[in-house]
Amino acid sequence: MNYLLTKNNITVENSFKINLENTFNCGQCFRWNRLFDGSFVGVAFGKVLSIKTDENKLVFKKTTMNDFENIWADYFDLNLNYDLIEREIAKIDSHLKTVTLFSPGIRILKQDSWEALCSFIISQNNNIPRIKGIIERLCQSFGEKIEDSFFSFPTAQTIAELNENDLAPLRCGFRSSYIIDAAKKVASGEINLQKIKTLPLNIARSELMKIKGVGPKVAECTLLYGMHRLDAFPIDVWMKKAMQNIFPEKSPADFGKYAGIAQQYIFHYARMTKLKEF
DNA sequence: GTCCAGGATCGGA
DNA sequence: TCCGATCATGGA
Repeated sequence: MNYLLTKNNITVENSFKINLENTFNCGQCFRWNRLFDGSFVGVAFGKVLSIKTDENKLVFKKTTMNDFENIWADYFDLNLNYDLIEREIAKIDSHLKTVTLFSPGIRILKQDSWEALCSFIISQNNNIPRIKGIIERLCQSFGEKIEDSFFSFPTAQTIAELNENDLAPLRCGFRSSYIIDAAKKVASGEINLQKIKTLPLNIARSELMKIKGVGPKVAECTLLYGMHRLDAFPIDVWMKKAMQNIFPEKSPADFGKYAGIAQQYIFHYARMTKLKEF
């Protein structure tokens, strides 16, 4: 992967054809927002980034070469050939081809595992705009100020010191006790996220489900988005409908080692179209 | 007013 | 093991 430093921007050939709009708005992350000029601004790993696509180039703004090499190249998974994977997925089934063509260029962001765990605990029985609001209030209340109105995601150690009343301003309802339990288990090391990353999928899943408020769906999202386990396959209400309507003969195992990526295309298609064609 | 949102927990069959 | 009620909040 070749990159170039020009006028405080870092430019990369978009050879694997990432689509930022589809990547940020497919329900995997909650801290990226689109600006009027078409760029996106967000926070990850305690750093602010502005990013846009310019013809067939990716332009990283508001960052440094050091952060690009140590954080963003990995976060956007720039060394994995998603273009090839997308075409492989499309070959499996004609309906998979349909959903990849509907919103191409999605990639699975390599998010921080604690942030993904906490975010998807908040996501349960909730909608995406409200999830984003709760997470933003969580960061403003307990994260560290980076610059202007940007705050880091609070650490598990910070949240572990709090009680449910402290989380009342978030208005996250019954999920507050789940967040506290997750923070305490992670901060104490009772749940070791770094170790779970390397465990076999079924064992990793059951480890995560030792946390109160973490069931099969949240565990699967943590594995896929926070641990980059690309064979993890979260099934929510939309995925359940999509599997019944579009793929009645198929199971997640039929989608191969990149089933999680296939899942992301299916989910986004289902949510955008509301499955009116099926 | 009712229904729903990237669900999980609990108690009772 | 399975099923339904319930959980807190806000928008449609």
